[in-house]
Amino acid sequence: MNETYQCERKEETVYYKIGLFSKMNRVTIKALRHYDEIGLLAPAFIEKFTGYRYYTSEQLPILHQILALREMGFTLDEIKQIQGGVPEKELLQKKKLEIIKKIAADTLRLAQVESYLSKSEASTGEYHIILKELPQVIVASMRTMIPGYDALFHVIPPMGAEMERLGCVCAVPEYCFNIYHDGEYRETDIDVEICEAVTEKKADSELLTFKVIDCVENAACVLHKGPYEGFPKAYNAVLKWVENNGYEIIDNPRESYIDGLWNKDSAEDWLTEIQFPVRKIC
Amino acid sequence: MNETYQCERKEETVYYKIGLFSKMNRVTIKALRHYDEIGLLAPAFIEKFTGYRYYTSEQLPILHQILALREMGFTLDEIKQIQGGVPEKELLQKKKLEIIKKIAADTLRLAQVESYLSKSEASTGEYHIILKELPQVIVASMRTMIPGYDALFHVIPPMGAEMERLGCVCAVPEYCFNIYHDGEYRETDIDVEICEAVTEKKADSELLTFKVIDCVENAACVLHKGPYEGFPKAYNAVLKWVENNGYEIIDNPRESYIDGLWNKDSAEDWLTEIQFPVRKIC
DNA sequence: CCTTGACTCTCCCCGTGGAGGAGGATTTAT
DNA sequence: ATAAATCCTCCTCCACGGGGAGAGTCAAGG
Repeated sequence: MNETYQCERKEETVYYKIGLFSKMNRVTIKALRHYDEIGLLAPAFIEKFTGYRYYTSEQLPILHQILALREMGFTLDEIKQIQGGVPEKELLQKKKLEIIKKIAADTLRLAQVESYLSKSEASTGEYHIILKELPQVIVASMRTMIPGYDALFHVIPPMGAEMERLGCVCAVPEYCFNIYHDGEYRETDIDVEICEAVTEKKADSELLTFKVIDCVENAACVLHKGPYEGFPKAYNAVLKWVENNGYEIIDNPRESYIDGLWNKDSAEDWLTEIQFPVRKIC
Repeated sequence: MNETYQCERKEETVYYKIGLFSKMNRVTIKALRHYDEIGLLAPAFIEKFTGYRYYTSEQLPILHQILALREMGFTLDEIKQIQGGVPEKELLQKKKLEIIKKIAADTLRLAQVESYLSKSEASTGEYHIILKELPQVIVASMRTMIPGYDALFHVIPPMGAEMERLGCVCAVPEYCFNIYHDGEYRETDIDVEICEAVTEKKADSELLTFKVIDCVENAACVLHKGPYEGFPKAYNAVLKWVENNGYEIIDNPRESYIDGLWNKDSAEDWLTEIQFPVRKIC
């Protein structure tokens, strides 16, 4: 069909087939069909027999609005709501907050990634820090001063015996951990509290105290695999993470013993989780 | 089943059912099953008859790695690659760039949303700016000085007649636009070039010149519906958008006439697109 | 008039990272 | 023994289309 000259234009409406309409507006054919399907933008006219979609200039403003809103991050559903009469302003405000939140989250993740990058440069330690909640537990606790870490092995057997004598039943999952009450890391004269989660309180004995340890909302945790000599590196990794991700430590760290001498022959298979109660710095 | 006391732990491995394992690590059962399905983290053991999944402490480090990487924004597929031996560092670098790009994009969208908010406060104009490419076109062009905008209607009919005389065929989709060569908006003595896209060049005549107009990579475009008096508001909206979104104008704007006097009786139905060639400020 | 190539149609599967639920089997506790 | 909790598989769903199959349509050239 020959085109009309400008001076001869008639009042007839021009119909565009989907391909042309898509090229005119930098939008894919698939998208146009999708918008038709979900009732966001129907063509001006659909031929019954062929099913061809025909668009006119009347669709242009609507399409432009859709594209503009989509670019701003609105979902098609939200765009539909706006067209349905929901005030644009409210949704814009909401979207604004949403984007701000997303940027904040991404900034945090960026910090995490960078922290991992710098860490893997500094030490090949493959530590993965995760944040989790520590549940409230009832524990049998024994707080004592020990001359060094080796002494731990000497104090634990009597504790187990005492628990058995009192009829303690361990909680499930098993949760046995030490809390170090010294403000800092030290190798001698350590003030340690050994805790084992149990199902119910018993009467305190000379050796054991029973108490409820509150739930900790957020703890930065790292699993350490291997012998205990490697702990300092794991501690370091957590501390660095806490620093890099805008948290602060709000309580003494725990060492939770998962696998050890008692069930794994090779020290390489021992598994310990270090847990630091933390709080986000606002 | 009664629990064992600490001092009585045997070398048997402890198996956790999925629910317990999920509670221990703040991960949903659904997610664990999903990881099993996609081969990311298989349980230590699956009972043949019941299909129950049993996990051990051996799964812990893997799970922690998954959770840590997921938190950083890695997709499960990427995590799988890392476990498959792809060096973590590369992916971390890549992810870092990705996040930076995402933050940049979000920041831009935030600016857009805010620009819309401020605009809708200032003027109720419902303009939707979109970015698109303007294709390369062959045009019949007539550049002239006119005393005012009303004069446009007097110069266009002769132009159409001349095009017909030269045997011009209009391009499809039709693309008829004015370029304003004045550096600024003015109401009198306007230097305007009227262009109409055609399928091929003809010999220049006294009135008409034929030329190729290059493709414009990015143009900020806005549709204006209604009579031409409303143009300034539309121009304003584009200019504001360009300013707010970190673009700069790199060429004269075009007014593309879509619907007008020639095919719509009511001026309220007239449709014009204003197109500003722009470039992103780096 | 016929062919060719460009367009269009509908229908179905794919991906992300699981969430939600149905329906049925198993285990644990009372 | 029975009830409650837990587990299983299988299904659908979310947003936004991309990719492709198979078939029908349209315009131009020979």
